[in-house]
Amino acid sequence: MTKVTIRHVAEAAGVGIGTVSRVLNNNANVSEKTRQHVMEIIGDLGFVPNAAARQLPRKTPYQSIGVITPSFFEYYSFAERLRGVQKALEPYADHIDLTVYNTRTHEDYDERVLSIIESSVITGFLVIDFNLTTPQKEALHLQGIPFVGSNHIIDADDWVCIGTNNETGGYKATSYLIQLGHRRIAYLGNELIDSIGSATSKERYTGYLQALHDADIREHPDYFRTGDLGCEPAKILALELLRLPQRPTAIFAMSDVQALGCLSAARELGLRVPEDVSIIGYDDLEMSEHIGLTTVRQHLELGGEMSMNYLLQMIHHEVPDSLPRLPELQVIERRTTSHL
Amino acid sequence: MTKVTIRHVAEAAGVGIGTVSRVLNNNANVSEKTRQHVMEIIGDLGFVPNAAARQLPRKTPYQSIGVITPSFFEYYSFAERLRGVQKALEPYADHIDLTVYNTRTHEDYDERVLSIIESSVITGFLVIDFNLTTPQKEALHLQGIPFVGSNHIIDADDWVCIGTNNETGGYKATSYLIQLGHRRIAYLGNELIDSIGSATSKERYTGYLQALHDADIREHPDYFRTGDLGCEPAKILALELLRLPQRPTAIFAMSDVQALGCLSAARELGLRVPEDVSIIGYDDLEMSEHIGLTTVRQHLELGGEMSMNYLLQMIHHEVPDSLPRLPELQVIERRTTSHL
DNA sequence: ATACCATATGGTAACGTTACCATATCACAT
DNA sequence: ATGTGATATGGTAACGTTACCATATGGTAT
Repeated sequence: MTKVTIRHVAEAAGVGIGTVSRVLNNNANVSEKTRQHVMEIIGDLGFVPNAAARQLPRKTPYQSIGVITPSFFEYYSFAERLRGVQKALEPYADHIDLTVYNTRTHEDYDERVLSIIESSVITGFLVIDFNLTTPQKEALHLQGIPFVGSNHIIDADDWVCIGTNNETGGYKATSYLIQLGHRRIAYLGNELIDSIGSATSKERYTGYLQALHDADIREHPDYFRTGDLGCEPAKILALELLRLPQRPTAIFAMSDVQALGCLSAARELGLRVPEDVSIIGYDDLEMSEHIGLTTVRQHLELGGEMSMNYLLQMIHHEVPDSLPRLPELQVIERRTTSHL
Repeated sequence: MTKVTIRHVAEAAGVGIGTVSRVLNNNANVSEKTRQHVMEIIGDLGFVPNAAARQLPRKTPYQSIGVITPSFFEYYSFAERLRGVQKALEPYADHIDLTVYNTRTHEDYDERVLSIIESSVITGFLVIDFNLTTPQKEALHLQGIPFVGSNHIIDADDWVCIGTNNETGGYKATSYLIQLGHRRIAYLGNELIDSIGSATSKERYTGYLQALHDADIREHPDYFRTGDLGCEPAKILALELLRLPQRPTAIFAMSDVQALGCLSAARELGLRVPEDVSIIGYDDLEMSEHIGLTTVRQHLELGGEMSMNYLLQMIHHEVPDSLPRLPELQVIERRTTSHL
């Protein structure tokens, strides 16, 4: 089955290729009779226009901004961050698309991302919760493709990432619990060294450790659990924690989704929240306010918007002198935490 | 600022265009000295390779599947449906991308979608919670671009949509409440005639009315509220309902996100759920199990997966004889509903 | 009939890259 | 010096469409 082109269609229909092109583009100057006939031939031959070839001669080229993200793709926090991304992109929606890549099952994520970059049709990349490797960054620079991270604050001179400091967030969440009188505080999060380049859990855990240390609380190896993202995996981990002979009096979950799993676990064991156990999350998702979850607000939507705006500025060669900054991380006190 | 092409780079660097191309593609047969030099020139001139031109001469063309969706884009249900979409797409992830379009602020959504279709670089479309117009469908047929809906069951011969029957779902939710003894049952959902082509709310409302009718319950105009999607807008509507002189004893929210807003409203008014008011949602999101929300399970993730699989089959000309079917809609009884 | 304008149609020259063949250059063994 | 194989480079022909100019065709007023 060889490729069918516009030329084959023209020949089969007994018309010029210009006419076929006009039919494809809904151009007015085609007689109804010809249009019908050409459409029929298109159907018969199974002609599918070549996308790249269509774009090439056009004045305004097709543009798409790529979003690269690890497994968190399908989670609520991603959806909320994407609200902001979409908002920033709205003024350009008529000629800039959004292409989403994720890397979940690719152990060879390094190669995968490289191939995305190289083969790509992409104007710019937004890198969500993900750290690019040096070869990846070099490839992007080489191709002249601008890219911005959206996640945490980094100290690197080869790329820009807009976000908050996860270590600070972990520190604030933990300090808040300590300040409430808790000393048996567990950490529940994703695997620390994520196989796909996200260090978020590790950073928040580092902040947690620092806060314990500053309060002279010894780290307890039992009070540390990591697993997959999601309510259910977190619930299982939380059940382990809460069944411990000497159970923690507070849990710091590194995401609101996981905190919800903790709530669910406590309920299953007949423990009251916050009387028997305090739970703090991280993200401040839309749902969290309505659940009454104490959490660390990190302005996901705003962060997405700011990152995308910065990327758009890079694309238009209008990068501001100073990096935009998100508001300070802040513990939002609600109903899942209380004094010991 | 005229366009910089590979030719300008070659000239400025004093090399052939072949060499520049080799540098861009990381081809081995370029001396380190030349590579350095060319890269420098690329930087100086601000050369950005043209994506379409790169694709055109390549053997395996770039492919992308487009997802069209209305405002619900950034909501949890979309994220969950996308899990399934992503899952189905995984085997093809190395050469098929996912491009997401949404139509939120476009009152002229008709034109917008048409222009997406026409200008597009898209291999196939997944149409989520959205009804295409006749011109849109014709344009797709004309371009030979396959498309599948993912939302509800339809009875149309010009396209396929995989999903469940929203009317049935609305009926089941409402009947369930009636069966618990409720008669003052409110409906809370999105605007009925969505300006962007989604009839979901209307369909579920129709099922609601039918259930009331079958149980000889008269529809009460006060017990009907619609607004924007999201927890907060739903909360405001729910506050109105629950402050009514004769408040409803049960609320059917057409999505779990909105049901969560109802929960939050009840709490704010000091009403106990389910003792003072029963609340049922729709979707069965991952969070709903952990919140304990009674809801209608519609298998969002599986639906996304099945739709995408069907689309992939269309693209590969391997359409099955019969349409795949989702499991029956089912009320999942949890802790937010009880006997009157 | 003739001139004229609007509408239809044909066909070639781009579009900016990669593929590929031809050729130059280089290091090294003879 | 000369030959040889590996490596590096140059340049032209695609790739499949759209843009656009040239030209045909048809209808209408003179």
